[in-house]
Amino acid sequence: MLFYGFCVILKSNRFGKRGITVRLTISDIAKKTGYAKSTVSAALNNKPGVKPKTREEIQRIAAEMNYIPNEFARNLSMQTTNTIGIIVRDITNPFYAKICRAIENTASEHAYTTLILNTDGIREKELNAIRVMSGQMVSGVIIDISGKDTDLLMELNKFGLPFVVFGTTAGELAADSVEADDYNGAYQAAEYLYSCGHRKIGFVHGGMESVYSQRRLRGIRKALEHNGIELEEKYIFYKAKTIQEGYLMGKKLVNFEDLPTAIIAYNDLVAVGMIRALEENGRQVPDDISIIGFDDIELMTFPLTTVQIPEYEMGEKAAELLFDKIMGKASGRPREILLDTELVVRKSVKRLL
Amino acid sequence: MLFYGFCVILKSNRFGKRGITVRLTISDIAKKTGYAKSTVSAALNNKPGVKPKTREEIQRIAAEMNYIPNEFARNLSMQTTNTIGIIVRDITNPFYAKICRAIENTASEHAYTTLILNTDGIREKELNAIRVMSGQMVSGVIIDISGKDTDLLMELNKFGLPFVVFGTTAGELAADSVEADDYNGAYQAAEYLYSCGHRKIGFVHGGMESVYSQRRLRGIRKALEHNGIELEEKYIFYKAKTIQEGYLMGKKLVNFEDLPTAIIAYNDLVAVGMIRALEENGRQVPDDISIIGFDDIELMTFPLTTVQIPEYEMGEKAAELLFDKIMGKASGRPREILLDTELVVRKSVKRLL
DNA sequence: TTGAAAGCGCTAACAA
DNA sequence: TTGTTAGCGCTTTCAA
Repeated sequence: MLFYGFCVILKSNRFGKRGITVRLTISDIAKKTGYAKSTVSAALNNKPGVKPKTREEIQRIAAEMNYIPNEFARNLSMQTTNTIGIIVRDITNPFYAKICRAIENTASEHAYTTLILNTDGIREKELNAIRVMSGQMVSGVIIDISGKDTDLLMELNKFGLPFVVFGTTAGELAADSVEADDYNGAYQAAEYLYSCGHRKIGFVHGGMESVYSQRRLRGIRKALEHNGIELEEKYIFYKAKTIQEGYLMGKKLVNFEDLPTAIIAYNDLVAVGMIRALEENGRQVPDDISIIGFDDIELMTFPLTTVQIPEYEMGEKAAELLFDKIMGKASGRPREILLDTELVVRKSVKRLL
Repeated sequence: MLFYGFCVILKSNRFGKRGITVRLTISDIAKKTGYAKSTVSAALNNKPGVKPKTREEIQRIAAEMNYIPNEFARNLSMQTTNTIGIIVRDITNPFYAKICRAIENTASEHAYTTLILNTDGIREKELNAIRVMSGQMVSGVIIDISGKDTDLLMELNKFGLPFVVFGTTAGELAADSVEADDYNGAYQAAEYLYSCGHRKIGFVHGGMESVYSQRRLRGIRKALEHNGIELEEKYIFYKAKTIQEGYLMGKKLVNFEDLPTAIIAYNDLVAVGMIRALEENGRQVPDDISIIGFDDIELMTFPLTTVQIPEYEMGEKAAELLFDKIMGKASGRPREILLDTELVVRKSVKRLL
C-alpha cells in the first residue's frame, strides 16, 4: 500500500537529513547543464544575450528535471513580488467572492497571484491585514473601504504600498478608486417604488458611517423629493449588513405600528434575512410588503427586485488600475471609476396603482 | 490637496533613486540600536539568550520605527513559509467560501496566511495551481479532489508538498482527508422522501466521476432498496453542479413525460437553478414536484429541505490535520475524518401520504 | 555569449 | 550576552 503525503527527497540534502524536502535550485540546473547560474537564469527568463541553442538546452533540461523557481528568492532578489493583496470584509459574501474572482482572473493574466485577507470590518483586523500585506511584500493592494477610513489609507501609504480602493476617497483626499453608482441605483429604486404607487418607503441602511449607505440614502431621498414626498425619519431603519441582521430587522418590523409599504434593503443579504423573518411571521412579500435589494446576488431563489451592482467588472477595473500603478503606467492624477448600476425588476414589489 | 497612492520614501535608497520605496530592514534597526543584526533578530523573535533590557529596547525602537520584517527573506532563510495553499473549484460557491474562511481563521491562529487558487475543476488549472503553490513554497496545501484525481496527489507528492484532501483517496492510495458522510446524508434524504410517500424519486448528479456523486447515488439507492423499491435509471439525471446547469436541467425537466415526484439535487445551487426554471414554467415546488438539496447554503430564501454539510468544521479539521503534518505531529498512518451530515427539513417536500 | 561575484533581508551556527 | 559570518535561491552587474 502506498501512502501519500510523506515528504519526498527530491534532491539529497547537504547534511543528508532524511525526510526533509529539498527542492531543486538553479544551481542544480547549472551543474547538470554545465553552464553558470547566471546563464541558466538568463535562459530561463528569456533574457537576451543567450545563444539560442544554449537557451533551448537549458530550458529543456530544466523542464525535464521539473525545476520550479523559488519565488521567494526571486522576489527577494528583485525586490518585488508577483502577488497583489485583497482586503475585504468577508469572502463568504458572494458579492466579495465575485470581486475576488475577477481580481484573481485579471491578476493571473499578469502571472500574479492574490492574497486575500478578511477583516469582518473590524479595525484591528484591517490594520493587521495591512501589516501582513506589507510583510508579504505584495506589489499592491485592493481594499474595500466603506467609510471615511482615511487612516487605513494613511497606513497603506506609510508602508509605501500602492493601492486601489473600492469606495470613495472623500473630500480632499483622493486615490484611484472604483465604485458603483449607488446614488443613481437608489434613486432608480425609489423612483420605481413611487411609480408603483408606494408612498411610504423605508430604508434599512448598512451603518451610516458607510458612504454607500449615505449615498443610497441620498438617492432615495432625492427621488422622493422629486416626486414631492419626503422620506420620513422613522422609516430609516437601523443598520443591517448580513442575513442575520436582516433577519432581526425583519422580526422587529413585524411589531411595527405604522409599517411602510415598501422597504429598500442595504443589500440582498439583508433582504433575504428580512424576507425570511417576515414570512415566518405570516407576512408575504410582496403582498404585504414590498422589498428591493442591492447587489443582485446570483444565488437567489426569491424573485427579488434589486439594484444590480457590476461586481465582476468592479474587480476587473480595480485590478487594471492597480496594475497600471504597479507598472508605472498610471498618470499623476487619481482616477475614479464609476460604474453604472441597473434596477432589475422581478417580483418583490407590489403594484399599488 | 493631498494625493494618496504615490510611493513614499521610507528610507533613502543607496542610489538615491527617487520615488522608489525602500523598506526598513533589520540592519536599520541594528544601526539605530547599536546592536548586531543577529541580536536584533533574536530579540524580535523572542528567542532566548537576549538580555531582557536589550530585548525590550530593540522591540521598542523597532515598533517606533514601524519596522516590519520581510517575510520573503525570512522564509528564504528558514526554508519554510507561513502560508498554506488552498486549491478549490470556485470560491464563488458559498460552500467553498465557508471552507476557506474556516481554514483562514485556523491558519491565522498559527500566524499563517492562506493562498487560495480557483481551478473551476479544470485539470490544466489544477496542475498549474500546484506549480504555483510549489513556487510560493507554501508549507502545505489543502485540496478538493472530487474524483479519483490520484495524479494530482502524485503531483503534489512530486513537489514534496504536504497536503490534506477533501474527498476520498480511494482504494490503495491514502492520504489525510476530511469529508462529510455523503452516503448517509443521501440515505436519509431518500428515506425521508419515502416516508413522505414518494416512490418515484430522481437524482441529479454532479458528474459520475465525482466520488460525492457516486456515494450519494449509492445512499439513495440503498435507502430505496431498503424500502423495497428501485431507483429507476431514467430518473438518474445528467450532471449539474452550478445554478446555470441546474436551471438548464429544470428547463428539460418541464418537458419530461414521466416526471418523478421528488428529486434530490447534487447541491443547493443546482436545486436553486431547477426551482427557478420550474417556477418560470408554472410548476410549483413542492406542490408539483418536491426537491431536496445538499450543502445547506445560508443564502436561501426558499425553504429548501437539504442535507447539511458542515463546511466550517470541514475547513477547520482540514487545517488542523495539515498543521499537525507541517509541525511533524502527524502519526504515520493517514487519518480520514468523516463528519456527520444532517437532513434539515424545511418546506420543499410535499407529503403525499 | 558566458561566468564570477555580490547582494536582496533574514536566520543560525559559532566565536568572542 | 552579543557579534561575526555564512548562506537560503535567485538576479544582476561587470569582467572575461
